[in-house]
Amino acid sequence: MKITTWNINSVRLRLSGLARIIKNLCPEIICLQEIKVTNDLFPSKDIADLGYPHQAVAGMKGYNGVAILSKRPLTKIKTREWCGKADCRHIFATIADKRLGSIEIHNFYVPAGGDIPDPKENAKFAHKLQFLKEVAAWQKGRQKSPGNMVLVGDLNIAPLPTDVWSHKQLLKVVSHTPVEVKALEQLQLSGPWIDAIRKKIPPEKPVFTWWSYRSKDWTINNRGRRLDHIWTTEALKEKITAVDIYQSARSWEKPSDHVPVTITLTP
DNA sequence: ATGGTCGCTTGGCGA
Repeated sequence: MKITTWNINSVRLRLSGLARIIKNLCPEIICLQEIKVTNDLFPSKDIADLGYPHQAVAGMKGYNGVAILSKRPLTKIKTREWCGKADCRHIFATIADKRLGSIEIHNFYVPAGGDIPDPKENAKFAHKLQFLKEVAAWQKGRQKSPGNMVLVGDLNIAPLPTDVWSHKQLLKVVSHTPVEVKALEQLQLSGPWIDAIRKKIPPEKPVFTWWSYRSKDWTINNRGRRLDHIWTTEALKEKITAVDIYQSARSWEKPSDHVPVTITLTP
């Protein structure tokens, strides 16, 4: 079973990219972030025609928004609000697989956090830290023995030194500051969750999933960050057989600034 | 040290 996560940065603008990903990877599940559209304007029909009739969507006008697309039925679809905001950053659902069993899939779009890495000066950064804290507390409290779960999304944090193009130069840049990395580690302990990407790609090796639009040619300096993640619970740990970072998607015409990230689970 | 570009929407915010 392949599960793909992609910050699509407007689902309506990038349907051809989505079709291309589907053609090349054919994942069972695709989790999208930043769909930037209300539920009623979500391109359900187009996506059903691409082979994903089962859709869980939490969208709003203009900003944020998450969706889970599936070839097979989704059950127990739920959305959750965090930090008292109805800003469409979390949706989850269950998919049944004969051999793997039921898997609960969480799709997150963590707040980016603004520019100043100080929660007292910057409300957006405070929101980001609070969001991570609330999700961790919730996850800790909800299940005594976590079963098959997968957590994916744009977590907007690059935790390892090799998750950014320059550890030293990004230590004070939001997405790689120690306080955020600690908050992400606390969230990871709440599953506890396994970093599926780093289970397959050694931590010594740089891995990026996002390259800023504010560069004429993203390939010249390769100044990327690994902001998009796939985690699993222990129960699925030994079933992670492959990961894929779809880096070439960054060079497509009208690209998202994020590229798709995929794991394969084998029973 | 600074500015650079997108998307949604039409002035300016968020990333």
